Amino acid sequence: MTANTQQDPEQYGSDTATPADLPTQYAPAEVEGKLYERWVERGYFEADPKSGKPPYTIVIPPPNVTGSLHIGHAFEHTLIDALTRRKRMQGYETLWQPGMDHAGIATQNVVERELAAEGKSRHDLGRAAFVERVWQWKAESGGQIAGQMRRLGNGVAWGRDRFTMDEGLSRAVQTVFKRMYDDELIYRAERIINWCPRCLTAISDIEVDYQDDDGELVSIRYGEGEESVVVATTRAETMLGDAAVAVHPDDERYAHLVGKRIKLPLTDRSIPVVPDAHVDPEFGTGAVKVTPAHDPNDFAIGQRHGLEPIEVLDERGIVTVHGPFEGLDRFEARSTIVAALRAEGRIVSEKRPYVHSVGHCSRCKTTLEPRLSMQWWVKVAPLAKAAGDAVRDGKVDIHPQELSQRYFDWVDNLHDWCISRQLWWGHRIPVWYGPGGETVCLGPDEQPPSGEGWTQDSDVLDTWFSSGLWPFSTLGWPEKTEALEKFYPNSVLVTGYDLLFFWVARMMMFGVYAMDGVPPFHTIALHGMVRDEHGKKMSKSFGNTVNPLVWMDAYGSDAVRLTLASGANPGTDVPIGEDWVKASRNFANKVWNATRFALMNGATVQGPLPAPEEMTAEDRWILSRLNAVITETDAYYDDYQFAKLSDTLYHFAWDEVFDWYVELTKTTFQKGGRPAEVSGRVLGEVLDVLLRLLHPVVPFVTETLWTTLTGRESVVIAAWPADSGFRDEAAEREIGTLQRVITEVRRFRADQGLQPGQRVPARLSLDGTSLAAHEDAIRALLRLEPEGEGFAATASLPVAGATVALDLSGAIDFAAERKRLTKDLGLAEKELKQTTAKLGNDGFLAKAPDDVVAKIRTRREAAEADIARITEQLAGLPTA
RNA sequence: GGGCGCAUAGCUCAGCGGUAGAGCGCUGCCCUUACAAGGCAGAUGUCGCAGGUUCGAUCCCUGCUGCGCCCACCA
Repeated sequence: MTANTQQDPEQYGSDTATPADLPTQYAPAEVEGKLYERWVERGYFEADPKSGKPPYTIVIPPPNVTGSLHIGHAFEHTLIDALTRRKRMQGYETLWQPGMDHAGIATQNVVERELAAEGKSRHDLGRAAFVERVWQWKAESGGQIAGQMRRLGNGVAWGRDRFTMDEGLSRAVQTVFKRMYDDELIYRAERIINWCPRCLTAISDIEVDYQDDDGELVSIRYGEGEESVVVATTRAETMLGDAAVAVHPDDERYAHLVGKRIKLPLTDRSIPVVPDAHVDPEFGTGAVKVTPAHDPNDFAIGQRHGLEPIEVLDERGIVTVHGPFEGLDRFEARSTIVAALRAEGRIVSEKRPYVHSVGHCSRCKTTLEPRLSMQWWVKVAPLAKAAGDAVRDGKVDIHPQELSQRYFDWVDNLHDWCISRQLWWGHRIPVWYGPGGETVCLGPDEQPPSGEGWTQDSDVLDTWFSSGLWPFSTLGWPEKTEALEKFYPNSVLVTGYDLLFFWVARMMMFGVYAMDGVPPFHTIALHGMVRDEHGKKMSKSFGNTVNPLVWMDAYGSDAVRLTLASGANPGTDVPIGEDWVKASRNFANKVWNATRFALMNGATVQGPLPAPEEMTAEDRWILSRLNAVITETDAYYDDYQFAKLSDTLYHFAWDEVFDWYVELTKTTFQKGGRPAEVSGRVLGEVLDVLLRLLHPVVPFVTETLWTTLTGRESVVIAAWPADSGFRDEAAEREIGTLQRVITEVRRFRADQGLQPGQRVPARLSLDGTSLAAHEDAIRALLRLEPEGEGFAATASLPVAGATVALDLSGAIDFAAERKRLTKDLGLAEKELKQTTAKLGNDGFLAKAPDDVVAKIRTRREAAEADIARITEQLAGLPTA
């Protein structure tokens, strides 16, 4: 067995830099930018479709070109970058596909707000000029986003950068649209849709945000005398469009009215009373006003009873009915109409506060208006079935698995998807209408029939239509490109759980449809949302949002990345605060200084690793631990446990390598000779591997240190460490004992009030403890002088078979020592009592595993020994 | 109304049948020539409440309370 952990046996170069190249503090700002540009120039991040290596593909969830990136993007990018960097090191042909999303309605709104500030509207510019203006905005925003991604260190294939509205992706959109149109999966129909009176467009069901709003429920009497009925509503203005009153078919209270017509107040119309099972007789009066043109349920009732929808509001929510209310905004109309009804004595119970959930536009928060409208739809059922089955059949894994239930609930209950938007920024619907009412759908490169009078549909597609094609459109589809062949399906999709429906489900549907049933990824890894340091949701209105650039400037990109990765437990939200970023920066600095120290002491990666027989126990111990950590790290990576892997590496590096191994080797280095050479090589090895393990998460500091340490080109293309299988349990036990001895004596010293630097004469009895070889290290770490003339032990500490006798006659505080020993005695007695009780428990002995029983036996023996020892010490202590 | 999840140290969170853990914060001592962005040592918890299973429960089961998220509906 060998302790060599190198995956590739190639020798390192000899031009190892000197520690003089490294300043005493890590200054991220000075290295990060240069390193990134170098990586890009060398083409490390580009993906070669012709490569013989196995592919590893992740497409970026394309950021919206609505401005700049927020901390949530930095989080997502950190995870993706770490995954791809590791796979690249593992020898995969990795593609992190970059790109951005035109984000139809969101971006159009941003530019419209800009125009509004100039006192203009998009109509002042006209469609072509407005779209041109949005392209300008896109260039600006896109540049900012790309800059932020570079700062963060994202290893994306810039050579393959795409945009949802670039030529190729637009062809993909048109190709899919045409194919689905021909397959009758896309159709046009008039339905009640969610209409935003501010954005002036239809939106789909999932773009509706429901909020509880304070409303008022008013009860209104329709009809006269015997033939009257009371209905309740929060939207009195819609009564102008009422087409019926509905009651439950079995409701005897209204049986006499069914089939009759009653007078609609404030109008000269009368409306029928219809029986409909949708009505809940228990709710309110059991009678419902029916407004088919302005309510989805009412529309359904209307269809069942052949009622004509009566539109009373226009696209801006203004009343269009001739009469006293014409021209009023919907909210003005509501109060005005209630007042008018009251004047006529129609309000039978005063309006009362009523909290109910109301749909708002997810983009501009305006209260939505259900509206009857002609729109384009995707027939979702067959696609959703296939998308659901892909997960059910195990072709695609959703991680964490709990979220797959949500996915199924959604794809199994989908309504058809409204894909047309009355916007200007987006992919125009490729349908043309002829002068004689003809309709043709065009594929790419097809022209509308010649002749006068052909016009293209003025609507654009929902932005999620194009992003739904992202996993293959970015690879050149519909062309049969080499990239498509190599990199589809994608290996993993990394995105937030908030996009499960908006984006993930759509990609699944389009993927299985367009790519012959092959779903777009093997694994869907869903992460949570970044929250503030108190776990609160970040929002602009709350003022707790974070610009990642600010922290990157202050603490470095690595610090931001490490903080984000450390918080990433699968599927759960990630709190982040500045103090944590600082702590990560401290870690980067610690790694920096440890490496600096190592280089100053002759740590090297030159030559083969010495044989274990030549090594000290601490050498073998740290290599044993190192290999165990490699395996642990791999397991966490494969399970997307970023917090766990970050934590593991953080503690291994800081606690074990820096605080113990480096400290223990100091004495070896001081003495020099062959043991120092061996430890220098081991330390070089440990750092080499550790830096490679850390690189995917903290790429910059590791690159600087690793290239200095090894003299090689770049850790980006270094081999990912492999567990050599080297383990040395004896060494691990030995060093564990050593640590106990040192900690115990340190505690004693601290309890005695000794200054850390104060040197104390001591006699060490280490025979038979395996610690004999560590005497020098023990003395160095504990500041113990050799026992000189007149040595008189005043304290004797037996630890793990060893005894450390100290002459504290110059410094000791006997009263404090007595107090400490008394306390220890109490603890030991308690321990003895507990363990004795446990071992006297037959049930425990019968069922507990052997190792647990053995552990408790050992504990009892230790407690007995402690009691004896402490009692003896107390007895021997001079009374002050 | 349906579904999912959470309640552990002051804060943010791991752990999940066998003496409670981390980071930050806190206390004390130290500029011990890699690092004060550091070192060493230390304190802090009825593991939400009530039952149950078990030799043993923070961990499993049931109920309760509080909180969060998703979906649907709300005249």
